Amino acid sequence: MDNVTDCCAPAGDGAPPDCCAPIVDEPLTVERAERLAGRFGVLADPTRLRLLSLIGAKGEACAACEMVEPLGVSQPTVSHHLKILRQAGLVVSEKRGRWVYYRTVAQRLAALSRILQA
Amino acid sequence: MDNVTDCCAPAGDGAPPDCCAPIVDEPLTVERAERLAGRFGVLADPTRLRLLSLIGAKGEACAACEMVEPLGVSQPTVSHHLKILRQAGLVVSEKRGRWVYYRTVAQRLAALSRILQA
DNA sequence: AACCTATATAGAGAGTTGTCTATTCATTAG
DNA sequence: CTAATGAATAGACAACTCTCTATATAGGTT
Repeated sequence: MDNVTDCCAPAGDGAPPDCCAPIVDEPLTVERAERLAGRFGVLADPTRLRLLSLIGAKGEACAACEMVEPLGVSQPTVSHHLKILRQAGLVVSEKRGRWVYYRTVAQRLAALSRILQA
Repeated sequence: MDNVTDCCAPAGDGAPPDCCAPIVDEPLTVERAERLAGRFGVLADPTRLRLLSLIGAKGEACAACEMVEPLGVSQPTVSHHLKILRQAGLVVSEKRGRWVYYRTVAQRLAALSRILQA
């Protein structure tokens, strides 16, 4: 069910977390720095960025049928990266017929965007 | 003289590059994906994020005297990471007296922020 | 029910990265 | 000039990551 728990995840208890404050506002704790580094690490791979971009541009894309060929990497590699994007909450997947379709999660990208605001 | 040439660098010839367009707007080329991945890779390390955050929060910080101790890593490690941040254009350095002071470059962070806008 | 076929997992190997110690460089202070 | 000190570099090693091939799983299709 895809891990989406983290800073800036939809806060279940209504409290808007200040954890989305820009990095440069106040010194990061070790824990938060590690968490954020992991999040940016997800974006630190060209293949994942291209997947994200492809899905975002199309609005929706299916794993093998629309992504393997244009990316020029093997099917397991695509699957691997989609899993990482899913676990980071940057995409969600939905199975329809025999294919799995992916969509980006705008809120999650926006959350990261906010963290970098100067 | 710190490498600051890249997408979203101050465009010398006045042409505002569309390269800062959000990732999800249209499929990334291989080249741009690699460039962006490198940029996010700079942010994918807890020590670098803490440095960036520390410098940003203080407005200015000197390498050894203000950063080595609070980060709890060795001086060469700090120097190494500051070099990476400098090469990415995320900080600039200035020598005053016998110390080197660092400041963040708001535009660069903002550029990355924009790229993630959904 | 049997067979496809899309997707996921396992495991391995190559390359990259972060950290350290040791050393060098550079510049200021005395 | 010499000594001291802040900063950068060099080299090594461990840990992580990305990719692949081979294989397993799942669930539509006929």
